[in-house]
This record gives sequence, C-alpha cells and structure tokens, in this order.
Amino acid sequence: MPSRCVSKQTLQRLPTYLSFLRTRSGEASKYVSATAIADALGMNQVVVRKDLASISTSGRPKVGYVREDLIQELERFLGYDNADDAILVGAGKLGRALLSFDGFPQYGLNILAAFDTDPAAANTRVGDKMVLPLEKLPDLCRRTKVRIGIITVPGEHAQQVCDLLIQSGILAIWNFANVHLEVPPGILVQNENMAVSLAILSNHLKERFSTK
Amino acid sequence: MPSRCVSKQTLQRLPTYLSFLRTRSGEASKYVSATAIADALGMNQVVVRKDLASISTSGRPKVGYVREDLIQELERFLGYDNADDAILVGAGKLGRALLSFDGFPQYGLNILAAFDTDPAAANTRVGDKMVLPLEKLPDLCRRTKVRIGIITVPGEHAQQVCDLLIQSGILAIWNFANVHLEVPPGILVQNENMAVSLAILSNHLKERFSTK
DNA sequence: TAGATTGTTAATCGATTAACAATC
DNA sequence: TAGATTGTTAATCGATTAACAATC
Repeated sequence: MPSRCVSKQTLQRLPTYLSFLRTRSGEASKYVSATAIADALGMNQVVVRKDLASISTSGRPKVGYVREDLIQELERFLGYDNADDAILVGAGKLGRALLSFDGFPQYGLNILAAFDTDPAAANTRVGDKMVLPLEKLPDLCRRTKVRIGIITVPGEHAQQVCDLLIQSGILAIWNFANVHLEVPPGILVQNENMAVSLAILSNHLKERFSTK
Repeated sequence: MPSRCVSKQTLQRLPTYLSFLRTRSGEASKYVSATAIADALGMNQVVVRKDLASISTSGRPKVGYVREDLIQELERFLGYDNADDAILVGAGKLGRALLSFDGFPQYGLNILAAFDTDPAAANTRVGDKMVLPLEKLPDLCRRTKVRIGIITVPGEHAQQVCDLLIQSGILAIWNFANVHLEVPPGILVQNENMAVSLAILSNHLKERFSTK
C-alpha cells in the first residue's frame, strides 16, 4: 500500500474527522457525507471534501461515504490499526502520567518501557510498564527496533537524551520538554508544547477584552 | 497597552523563541540577534525577524535585541507576566496530572480549583488544589470571574461540561477531551489533541519507510 | 429525470521567502 | 567609513475558497 502524501494541515484535521465519526457510530444511517461532517464541526465543506478525497476514493455522489468504511480508511491512514512501538525517557510526574494513560493503543502507540537515571525510579513499575535504568536503553532499542522515543525529562537533559535516542536508532521523537532539540536530517521531532496552547488561550482573552 | 495582532503561526512560534532565550540567560553577550535565534533553531531568518518585529520595537541595526528586554517583551505579550485564573473539570488521571504539574504559573496560568462529579473524588486535594463537587462550579466561577476552563472529563461528558462552563461565564476552554465542542461565537476552544501529534509521528515513519 | 453529493479546475487569500533600503 | 543587522517592499508559494462539471 503506497503512502499517500497529504499536507500537514490536512493531516492535523484527519483525527478530528475520525473522532467525530466514532461518536456517531450508533446512528441510523449507514452513510455520512462530507457536507454533514463539515456542518457538524463548523468547518468549510470543501476543506472536508478535499481532505477525505485525499485519503479515500469510496465517496459516491449523492450518497456520501459508508461511515464504517470511512472510519477504517482513516484509522488505516493514521496508522491506528497497526501500533508503533515507543519508549519513554523520564519517569517524573508527566512521564508517569503518560505511562499510566491507557488510551494510547487506541491511537496506535504502544509504550514498551520507560527509562530513568534516578536509581530510585529504576526497576519499578508504573501501571504495567517497567521503568529501567537509562544504561539499558541502547540495547533494548536495538533489540526491539523501536522507532519512536518520548522525552519527558527536564529541559536541561533533553538534548542529551535526544542524542542517545538517535544513536540507538530512534527515528521520531515526541518531545514534551520545552526546549528546541537539534537533530540530524531525517529525524522528526514533534513538540508537544503546552506553552503554545496557553499562549493562544491568553491571547484570545486579551484580544477579546481589548475589543469589548 | 493595546494588544497587537499577530498571525496564528507567529503566535505559535513566539513561545519557542522565549524558551530558547531563557536557556541562554547565562551567556556572555547582553545582545541577541534574530539571525542568531534563527540559526540556533534551524529557522528562516526573515521569519524570526518579522515575528520579533511584530511584538517589539527594541531591535537595533547592527546590535540586535537586548536579550533580557526581549524576554520581558515576549513574556508580557504572551501574558506570562500576569497570570490568568482557570478551573479544571474532571479529576481523573489526566486531570490529576495537570493539577499536580507545577509549571503552569511560569506560563501565566493559575488553577484555582478542580471539580468532579464523583463523590469519592470531591472534597479531596491534589497537591494544593481542592477538588470540589460539580454543583459548586457555577457559583465559584461567578464569584471569582474566572475566564479559563480546562476540560479533562471523558469525551461523552465533555459537551455537557462545556455548556455548564459557558453558562458560568467562562470565555476560553482548554479541551483535553478528544471530541469536538459546540460553542457560541466569541468563545475560544483550544483542543489539546495528542491524537494529532501521534498522527504526525506515525505519518513521518510511514513516509520515511516507504521512500527508503 | 431531478437533486444531492462528489471531485476538479480556477480564483483568492495569506504566509513565507527574497531582495533591498535604512540605520547604527 | 564599512559591515552587520533591522525592517520593509515585492515576489513566490501553498492553502483555502469559489465555481462548476461529473455522477449516481
């Protein structure tokens, strides 16, 4: 199956469609149209139609899409059907919260194990995940061919951990540390930056306040 | 102070500059240039220069910006200097993790209290935050004029909670539930959707794999 | 057939990039 | 002064929107 190329904007919208369709699973009609999705989500109809067209060819004029088929196509495209393995580094508060979050398998992410330098944290469990000493990371990565690394260490250690992950063969990094990571070409860094969200919220309030 | 208007893209980049500048606080030179920031973050120089120009006028040719001044201007623009109050609804795993996260004041967010329908959770504490029964929400909101609501309830209850928040005078919602929220105009919903990040990671791996 | 919906082609809009003038 | 940096103006690029043809 060739991987179709979609724009980053489209890719960001696809999970929204999927989660919307999942909430509508119990509905009477077998079918759903791009128009209906757009109206329900308050989006432009053509945007939705184009996005869906970029990942599916099962839409039929007048009818729309078979809802269950579209859900499956979205799941497949987003990789939710075959889980990617991941390891997590940093078993602090945030790391432990992520480890105990049971929603990841639903999104195609399977955390194999966690790592921490703190000897007190090492060799404990969080939920059903082992926390191992950091020294064991390179070996486990190579053995399991894991490709995703999750960084939840304090900012000052993030680059160091990032380098170690890349040396160990990691190809994509989900970075929760609030620092910029320097990586060689071909490695993806996805920053999960709550500061960005907070900035948007705060800015909205400021603008709303100043125009009222 | 009039609130300058910046594009959403710019607004998303500003926190990155700030966190980068903060990591450089100990450096020798008092000054920092847009060029230097761009190089360090692997960004286009003109993007950085335009972004900085949109929130600051203190840049001087040949010299650049006084680092500490620029940090302050960014903090002020992003609202990190005067904290916004917020309340959180849903004291499950994610909610409790956010309640015990001590980094929010740094970003200008102050969680006043949390709410939950579960009688077992109500009237307990998480860190130094009280968890109160949901019935007390409208009253507390009106009394404290809190404007930000954080939703960490399961998806099926999110809309209901959202409606209650808006009735209680909330103007901006930080939504961690993975569902679309219907709100009246003027209310901002900022979705913190990990599914989006995971989709981007997964897509990167898929593309990299198929082109190798 | 008529109408609703898809998907495509063209037009618009906005953001990024490039080139350059201004300034210390 | 010369050179580095800012900030602006114009050109390019990509995404969104609008108009329309195709189809069931």
